[in-house]
Amino acid sequence: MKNTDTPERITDIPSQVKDPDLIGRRRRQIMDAAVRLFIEKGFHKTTTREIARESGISTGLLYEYVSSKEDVLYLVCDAIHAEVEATVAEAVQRVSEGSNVLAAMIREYFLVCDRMSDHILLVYQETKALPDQWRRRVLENEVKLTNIFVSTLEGLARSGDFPRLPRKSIELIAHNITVLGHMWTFRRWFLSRHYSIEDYIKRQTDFILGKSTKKETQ
Amino acid sequence: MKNTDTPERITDIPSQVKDPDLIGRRRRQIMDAAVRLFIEKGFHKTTTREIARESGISTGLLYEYVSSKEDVLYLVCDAIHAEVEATVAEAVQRVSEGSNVLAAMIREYFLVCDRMSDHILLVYQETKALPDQWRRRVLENEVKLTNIFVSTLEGLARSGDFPRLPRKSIELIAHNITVLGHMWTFRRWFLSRHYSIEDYIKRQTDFILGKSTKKETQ
DNA sequence: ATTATCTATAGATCTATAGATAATGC
DNA sequence: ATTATCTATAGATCTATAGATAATGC
Repeated sequence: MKNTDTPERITDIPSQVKDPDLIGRRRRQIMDAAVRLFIEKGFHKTTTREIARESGISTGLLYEYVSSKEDVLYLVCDAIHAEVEATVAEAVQRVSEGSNVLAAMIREYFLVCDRMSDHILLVYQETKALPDQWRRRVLENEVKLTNIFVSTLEGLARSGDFPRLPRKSIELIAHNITVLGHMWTFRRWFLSRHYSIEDYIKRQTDFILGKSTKKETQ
Repeated sequence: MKNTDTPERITDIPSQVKDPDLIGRRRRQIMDAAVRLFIEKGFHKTTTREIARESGISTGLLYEYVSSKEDVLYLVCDAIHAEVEATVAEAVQRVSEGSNVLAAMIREYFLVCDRMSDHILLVYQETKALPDQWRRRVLENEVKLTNIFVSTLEGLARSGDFPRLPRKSIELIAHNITVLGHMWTFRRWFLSRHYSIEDYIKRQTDFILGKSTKKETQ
């Protein structure tokens, strides 16, 4: 993950420690260590001892900042989502002036997926291990990301740069774009042998825009 | 899973027990129990004791038929794949005579995904827990399934029912079809609130065929 | 005699906490 | 005095196996 100095998000995870600034720094240490371990060995095979050691703190102290191992996973998933969403939101802004907005947006998003491949894959694989309430939040984050694409597509439809489809079709296409980005993360072991990320982006953009499959004269 | 009486596939998992028929029956018991538990609680939170108990055998006996808990997971993943692939292969045959072959094939495949939702999701979530060699096999199974779609698309391209695209684009579209089926399984919690499976199939078919996104007059 | 099965547990963890110690700020 | 930190471990598992028993087939 980028070492962004994002202001602390609200996480609802209580800490025994009072100093909010310290909480922020320690939790970042913990997340940085944990994300590495989780990617390498998976959540269940990573021990709390390892997380503490890799964070440079004692096991005891770890439990002053979180109340369970699942807390750590939630912190990690939430931070990953925040970074993806922030990057995409920024890219949507930046790109919304040019021509071919949709293609540009797809490109930016897919590049984020490429850069954060391991992290996105981690969320896919370990969300199930979260306690109910947090799993639901992580899943809702996926919807939030998708909704960014929904808005963009609707904007384009209004300005005539995208077909005026029923709301439900637009929504589904937004989901498709999201998931085709994720596909690069969970089929990467295969796809990257045959496609560069730029090649992937190009072909998928054609697919999404219907350029490849629609018969020439209907 | 369907209680198919498929002949025993070769699995390379050794057993202390000699009678091949008995191995087949016991392993089916084990897989049926394990798949339920894994879906409910996940692989890591399921204990070998529980698998044995649910299978109606003792913990000791379990280890006469597999040599580790991971073996059970592999058996399960392999059986799930076999069933999906068999169903799809059968459907491709059955459907290849009619008109609109591609749409029919997508429909059949998506219906399998709907029916085996939990199982397919399980494979997604737990593949990482497998020992290297077996994980690779499970991943290659995903490619095998995709290749069924590649063949179909190439057949259609030859007969003029599908655009003659470069091999690489065809391959990628096959991956897309596979993954958009899987998307129904891992976003089901959201999608099924808004789309029936038939509605999903219809809209996704239009999307894949480029009917929704391609501008009317290019 | 051989094969299949069960019972009981060794051995190896791992999470989370209690209680002791060090650092900080009034 | 209060807050942050560490050390050491209680308590609770869980996997895999050793050794005893039951069933089977010559």
